[in-house]
Amino acid sequence: MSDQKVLSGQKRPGGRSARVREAVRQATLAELAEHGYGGLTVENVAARSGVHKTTVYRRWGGVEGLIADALELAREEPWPVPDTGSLRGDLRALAVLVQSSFPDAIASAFVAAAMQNEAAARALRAFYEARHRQAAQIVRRAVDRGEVGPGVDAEELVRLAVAPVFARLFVTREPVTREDAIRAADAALAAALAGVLG
Amino acid sequence: MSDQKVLSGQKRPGGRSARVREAVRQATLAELAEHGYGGLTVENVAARSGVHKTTVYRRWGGVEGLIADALELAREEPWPVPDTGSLRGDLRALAVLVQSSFPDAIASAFVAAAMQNEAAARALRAFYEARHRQAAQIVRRAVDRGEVGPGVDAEELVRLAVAPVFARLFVTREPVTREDAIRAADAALAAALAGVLG
DNA sequence: GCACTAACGCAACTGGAGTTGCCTTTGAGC
DNA sequence: GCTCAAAGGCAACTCCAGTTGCGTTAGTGC
Repeated sequence: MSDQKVLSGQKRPGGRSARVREAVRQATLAELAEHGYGGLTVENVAARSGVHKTTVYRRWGGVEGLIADALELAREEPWPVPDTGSLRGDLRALAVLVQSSFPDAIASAFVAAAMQNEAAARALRAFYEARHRQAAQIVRRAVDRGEVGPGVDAEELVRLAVAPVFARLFVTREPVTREDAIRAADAALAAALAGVLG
Repeated sequence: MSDQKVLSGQKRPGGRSARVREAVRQATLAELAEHGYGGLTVENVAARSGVHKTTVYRRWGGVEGLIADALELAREEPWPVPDTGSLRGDLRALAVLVQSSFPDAIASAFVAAAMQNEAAARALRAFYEARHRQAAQIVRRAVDRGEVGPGVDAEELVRLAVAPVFARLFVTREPVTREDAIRAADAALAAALAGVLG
């Protein structure tokens, strides 16, 4: 069914195929932003991109593949890792970044997609792995400054700082304020200083 | 479209209507357990329950209504609030409970459903509000024992203890071990003892 | 126990997502 | 610049979720 191998191992990466892929990727993101994951259909993506729907079905295999491909695109994009000069400030900025960027329909569409199909789940996991790895430099800088001991698990601290925001946004569905995000970051820092993270 | 008012304000709660509702509720849970949210269709629920699909569409309005109704049912069910004798033990038990119960397809189906439609999201939020309120007694008991100060935000501490588990399970899609859950609980406790939660 | 109507069952219909067979275009290799 | 196969376009089809109009059943109230 799904033949996503084709997406990475193009036999003809040069001309039309590349253009088609780009058009479909952009159309997918636009559709996600407008209608969310539930409203994402191959037909709409095909119409918006100017690519025939048969082609989309053949190369992406359906909605699943579109999401996975768009996620791959998103992962490659750079993002600003906070650098405020202090660990507390960085963690707070990170948590607030997550809190404020997720009303964005695209981001939550990705999470919704991952709940429904395995390909999207794998892609999302890879996405966050990359993010966590990058965000860990916040902690490494703090270690260099002597703010925390070198034994602390950097990525774990990052996860801990943003986890409450994620849980509220996606699981318990509570509204999340900027203050909630800051408190989550502070709690994570307190736990790290208490030695819970190694 | 959706006419869920009918579900609570039955004109004929006595006989057939009640039986139909119960049959559909059970069928919905069974279908969710087997096929998850993505595989939940009105037709299958109708077939399994022995109720005609037209009836299901009219009373529940579609998949959305089925989910919301099933969630209401789940909320009413009692669950065992941990009571190990210490706050640390209770929080750990709580986090492990969440970690171990969520490979359960029904639970994650609810979360998936909430991502896609507003009715399910409202129902899920009410569900977790009830759970958090009940779990808060863990903290109140600890206050009585003098383990933490009376100023600590009880529900917030509960949320903090389970949030990393939720985030891993549903957002970043990482595998979650029992040790991860325990560490999350310990981190929340450390934050509370450090005075971050009020 | 009788009438009345809310609620359920039924079958036929609608619409759109996904599939298939065939033809046309395009770019890679020589 | 010519050839050839991979990739895209097209139209017609299937299939199934969701809808509608109408007939049937069974609680409720008297």
